[in-house]
Amino acid sequence: MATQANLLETLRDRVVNGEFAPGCRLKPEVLRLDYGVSASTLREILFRLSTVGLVEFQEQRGFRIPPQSPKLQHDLTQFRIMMECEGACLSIRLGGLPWEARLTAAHHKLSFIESRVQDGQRSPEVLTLWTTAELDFHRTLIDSCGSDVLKQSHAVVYHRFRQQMIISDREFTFAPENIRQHQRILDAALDHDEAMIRTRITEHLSRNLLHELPKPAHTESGAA
Amino acid sequence: MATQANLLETLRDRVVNGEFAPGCRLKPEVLRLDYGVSASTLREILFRLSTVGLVEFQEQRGFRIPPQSPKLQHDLTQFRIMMECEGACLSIRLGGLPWEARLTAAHHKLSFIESRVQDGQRSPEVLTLWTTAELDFHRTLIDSCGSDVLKQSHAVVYHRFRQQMIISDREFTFAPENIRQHQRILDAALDHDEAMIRTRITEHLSRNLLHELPKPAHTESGAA
DNA sequence: TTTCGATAAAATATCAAAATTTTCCACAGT
DNA sequence: ACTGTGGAAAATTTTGATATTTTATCGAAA
Repeated sequence: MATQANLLETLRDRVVNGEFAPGCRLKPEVLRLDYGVSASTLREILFRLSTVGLVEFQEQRGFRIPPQSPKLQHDLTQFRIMMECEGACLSIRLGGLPWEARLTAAHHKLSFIESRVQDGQRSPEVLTLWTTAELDFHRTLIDSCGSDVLKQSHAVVYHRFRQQMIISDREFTFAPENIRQHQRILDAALDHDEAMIRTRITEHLSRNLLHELPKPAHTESGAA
Repeated sequence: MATQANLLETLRDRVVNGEFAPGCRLKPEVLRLDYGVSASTLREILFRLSTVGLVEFQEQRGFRIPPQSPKLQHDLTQFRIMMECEGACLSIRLGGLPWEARLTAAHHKLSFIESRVQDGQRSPEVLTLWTTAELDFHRTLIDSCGSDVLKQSHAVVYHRFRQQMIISDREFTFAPENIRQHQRILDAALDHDEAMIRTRITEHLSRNLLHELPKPAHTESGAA
């Protein structure tokens, strides 16, 4: 049994999957009972989660689940749009056939699960499967971008994003239009159409924005 | 005296500013002597630095300074280009006069210090001043983008970037063309010319790339 | 009734030492 | 000379205990 990397992942999953209420305090002395480790060990892990924003830390007053925040949701969405657009376009240029195959496979799995959800299957198990498959699809989308930094950052932001979604939307982070949108993103990828994939990724994520993004504004170059 | 947030910043600065050789081990038992705290406290701080990539952590074998890596440098640069272009354009749209004033001020300070460096003043103190002013200029550039997530991520990546630069380029992260490039970025910002500022930010950071970035490729939309 | 302050309870931060794991080196066997 | 085993030394991880700070409680004064 591993007590380090494992525990980090376990607790991270609990934290992103909304097991604790927003604003809820996370006391090492309490959590230790779930795993049979000491409070100090848990403190270390909570610190690690806090530096990536999945847990809030305040000096002398411990750790908390971040509160629900529409503004933060908006920011996270905007950032995801930026990273996934960029990452997907780079993947189109660099990924080649192997990437297209992986993306198709990821979409196939996701698609299968989404149809079950669509049919009304909303058990926690199915929802978990969906979450995993959705992450895997979006991760594959940017997987061949060639930048480890981009992929790491995306992973962090994706987790924070899902945490906020689950907080605000208890049990119902799934929207039916997702099915079609995922399909259309896949199609654009297989067509190597970068402008199109940007449009569709943006469209897919936009429903989590508070307001329209400030538009590119295409300034005519050459002012005084 | 604060021993928590302060110590984190202090150690972060040491780690970023290349005080330890790349690959160098960071033993809590040794570092504790510098600050008169216990090993556990330092361990917590090192964990925090490790989750943002400024320190490497491996299970059962402690902490190290990340090794020098041209590929990582490239990735960090690419990511900075993406974030600063996006952040600067958003700032142009949202920042207004107050932002322009702050950016002008930040550039003025930076410019003053850069001319001293240009004149041959390369004492550690001046270099530190330059580092601070350079960060401040680039931070101000994206400061009015409206997204806290973008700003936080930029801060992290900027620190990792500088760490890599200092590692690879001991004492000489300053290039004379910087002066002109910073000026041209400021000009584009004051002109509200988004296309231009993208070009100039990219140009400014490009010398740290391993190779050209894959070009936008402007796919003609509408394939089969 | 409200406000303030002292005290008690709870929680956090820090520490030093025990327990575990890895690393290193000598030495025997092939 | 090379390989593999044994065990001692070093380093990491975990723990439980102590010190400090915050929070809650209660009673007295306004």
